[in-house]
Amino acid sequence: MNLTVEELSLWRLLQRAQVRIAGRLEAELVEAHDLALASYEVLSQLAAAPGRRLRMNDLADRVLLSRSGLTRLVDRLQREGLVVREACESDARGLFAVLTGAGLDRLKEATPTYLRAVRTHFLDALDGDDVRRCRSMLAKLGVV
Amino acid sequence: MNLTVEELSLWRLLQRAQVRIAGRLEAELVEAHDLALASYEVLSQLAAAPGRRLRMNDLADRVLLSRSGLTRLVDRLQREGLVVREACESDARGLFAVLTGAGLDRLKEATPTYLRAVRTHFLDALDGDDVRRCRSMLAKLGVV
DNA sequence: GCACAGTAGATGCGCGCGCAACGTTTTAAG
DNA sequence: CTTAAAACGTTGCGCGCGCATCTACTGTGC
Repeated sequence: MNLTVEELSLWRLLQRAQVRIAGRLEAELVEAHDLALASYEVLSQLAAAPGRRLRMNDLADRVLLSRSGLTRLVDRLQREGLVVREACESDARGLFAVLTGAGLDRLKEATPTYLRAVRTHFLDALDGDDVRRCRSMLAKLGVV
Repeated sequence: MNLTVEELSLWRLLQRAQVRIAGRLEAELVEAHDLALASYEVLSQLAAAPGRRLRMNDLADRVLLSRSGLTRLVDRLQREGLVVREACESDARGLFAVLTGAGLDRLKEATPTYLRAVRTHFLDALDGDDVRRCRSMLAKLGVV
């Protein structure tokens, strides 16, 4: 089966959209809260996790970062007091990244900005049907 | 208007899909042709442009890179002989990035890999309706 | 009990990128 | 013509990331 030009350009357009939206989210978060998008994602994932903690490994997967990348990012967040590392009792190799009170505060501060930006730059352009269709496409793509 | 959890997670899923697909394209291009995705995009854009040349500025926009980022990328491609810089007669500030014969060869070599990867990791999962719907969504998002 | 592969996370290293600043050229205003 | 402002591309700089490697620990098989 051959690719039409339509189909081919679709991937580039998607990439373009993703980069543009991510750039805007990042810009607004940095501007308003001096918080990088990746940092926001970490705080957000931790806040949603039971015990506000996640193994470094799990966390890395969720925020689309390599293990080493996450190590440094958590270093930085820990330096800012937003996160701490705690040993894992059941596995002495493992560490939890744990959200601190300050981290939760910072997250709560930034969340309205994040939500507004996602709405403004992404969801507002779509109707309910688009959202459903998009979800189904993402499911087909295996991102679950 | 409030965001449902469904809607909220949509953006993260989209990001996930984009990162995953781009990663696979890049991996296959590097593996088979020692060519980074960004480099492929540059060669591809140049090949499609009239005279196989594009102003640095235009090119930067098309490949989603900052001006300085493109400067370095073109440096590398030029070092490899895939691209050359040529002065712009009508505007002495401007430079063209021009695809060389070797660059075109390299592009032709890599293109089947690229197309196959885009098909395998993206388009194969979608039907014609998805493609149309996706295009319409991207249009709504203003990526045109 | 002891080796041995596998896993978790940290670290050395290099690379690609963006930002801010710069020199050059063009354009606009007076 | 003169001067100011904007545009084009490059460069210095620092940062965040991934890969490969390392150490420490786990668990499997004998």
